[in-house]
Amino acid sequence: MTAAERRQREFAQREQCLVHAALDLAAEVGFMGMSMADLARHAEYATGTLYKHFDCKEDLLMAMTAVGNRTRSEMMQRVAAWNAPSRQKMMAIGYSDLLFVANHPVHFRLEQLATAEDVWSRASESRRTALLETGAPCGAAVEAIVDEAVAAGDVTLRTHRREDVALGLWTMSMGMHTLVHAGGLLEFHDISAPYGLLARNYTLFLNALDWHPVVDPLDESWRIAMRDRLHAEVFTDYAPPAGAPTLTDLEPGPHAKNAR
Amino acid sequence: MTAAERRQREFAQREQCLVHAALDLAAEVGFMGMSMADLARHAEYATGTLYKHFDCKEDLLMAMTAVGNRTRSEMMQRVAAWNAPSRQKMMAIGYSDLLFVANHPVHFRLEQLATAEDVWSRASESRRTALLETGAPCGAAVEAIVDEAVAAGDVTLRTHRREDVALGLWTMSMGMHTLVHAGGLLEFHDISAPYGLLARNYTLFLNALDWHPVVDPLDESWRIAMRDRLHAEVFTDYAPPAGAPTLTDLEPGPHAKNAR
DNA sequence: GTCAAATTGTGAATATAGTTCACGCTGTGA
DNA sequence: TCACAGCGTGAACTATATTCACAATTTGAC
Repeated sequence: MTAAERRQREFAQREQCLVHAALDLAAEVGFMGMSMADLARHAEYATGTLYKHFDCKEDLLMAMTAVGNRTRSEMMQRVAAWNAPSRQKMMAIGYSDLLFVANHPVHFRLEQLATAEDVWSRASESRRTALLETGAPCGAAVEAIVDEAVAAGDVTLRTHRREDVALGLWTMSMGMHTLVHAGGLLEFHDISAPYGLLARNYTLFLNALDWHPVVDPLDESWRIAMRDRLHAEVFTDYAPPAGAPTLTDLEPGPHAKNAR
Repeated sequence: MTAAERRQREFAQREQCLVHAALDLAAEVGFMGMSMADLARHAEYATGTLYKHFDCKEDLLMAMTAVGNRTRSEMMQRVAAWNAPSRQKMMAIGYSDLLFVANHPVHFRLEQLATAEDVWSRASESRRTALLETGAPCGAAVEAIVDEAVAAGDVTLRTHRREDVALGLWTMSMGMHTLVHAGGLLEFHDISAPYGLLARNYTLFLNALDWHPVVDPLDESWRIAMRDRLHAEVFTDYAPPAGAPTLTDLEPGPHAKNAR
């Protein structure tokens, strides 16, 4: 049955090609602006072929979103493996998320669409759980850091669970991304440098948990030093976002360098 | 020109009918599952008539989302006008958001879709700004409370601005709603009682800002008392979410009583 | 090497749903 | 009473997701 196995492998490879072609297209015209026929032409396959892989367009979206999720998971796993004080690692998790979104501007749009119930419910169960699984390592990485901090005595959780701490930070990031990406909303509410604020809120939250060493949320030098060390030791393949001397100025957008 | 004015008024009324018919339909089959022809039939108008009001389906979505936003704004304005200590009012803002989402389960789905860039960008500029404007009173209400707290000496903002504080709480709520509504995601990550956690995170955040009176984030009695007082004095037309002796158990879903 | 069977890819055809538009009706003001 | 303007209509148009009967290709036995 070697032939069959090869076939299967080739099939999986083609799926990757299709998904990446779809990501290319979506980067230009958006997911909704992209038709299955367009994608087929772009990828040089017939429309019918697409449906050998994906039961519906929503399933394709799940697969596209999974690609970004895997990249982010990989970034967070690097942070978890980084040799640094637990609190710094926790901040680095937040930073890695920002770096990811800044370098993969298309991903967040897709993720937002994919997780909207109306879209989510149209995808097949298997694709949905596959997507969820690509995000699991992010949670695991964060929780590993929490455990480490507890073991080192840097923080005491009281009645919090590891998952709860991870979720607290996650909600702040997710919420900020959502608001930043809602076109014109922040300008409307006269907010600038949203991600600088997010970093500060991360700091406030960790301080509130009494996660040592507690730092002054207004002291940016600490964050700048951490960022530089991160890029030197962990994210050597990612350039610090252009024109961002401090986290305060980190804006969303196509800063891609090693993106994709 | 009295006739013309009456015409215009009737036109605006019909738009409200259409939007509410659309909300009814969307509650059953979702926005994506609802076709313009369906809606026309449901509202007893011709499909062409819909397009006298809305340039495209996305514009309709903006109008539908605006309805919920106005309700939420109204709720938050009530909280801002409530006679209570500033910190309690701030917590009440968070609670009103939960109460709103619990009582209007359809709204969040719509909002999520509407603010997804792919959808947002397809709506007309005027509808988009109209939608943004319906959300403005929420921000204003929160900022008024912050101002009040500063004036009363309950909190010192240091370099924070009013908007920044509002945004910090907003991101937590928005992020939590997003994660809660991403089907199966929290179960997957083994999280229960997400909104109880959100309440605790609100408390942590306000503590971190040193907003007086600082309270123990684990003390639920404080929150229960506040909730009961809120329902007695402010949200008399909303029942406390069924089966929720504490905020901890407040789950999303159709707890509607005076909803719509 | 050949061939029948099976598997896979194809793209025209289908179905559905958003959008448009030429027409007729209704209310308006003279 | 009438000509006109504006409005609502729903059939027609267009775009696009999805299907399917067929062609091409691969497979494995002889």
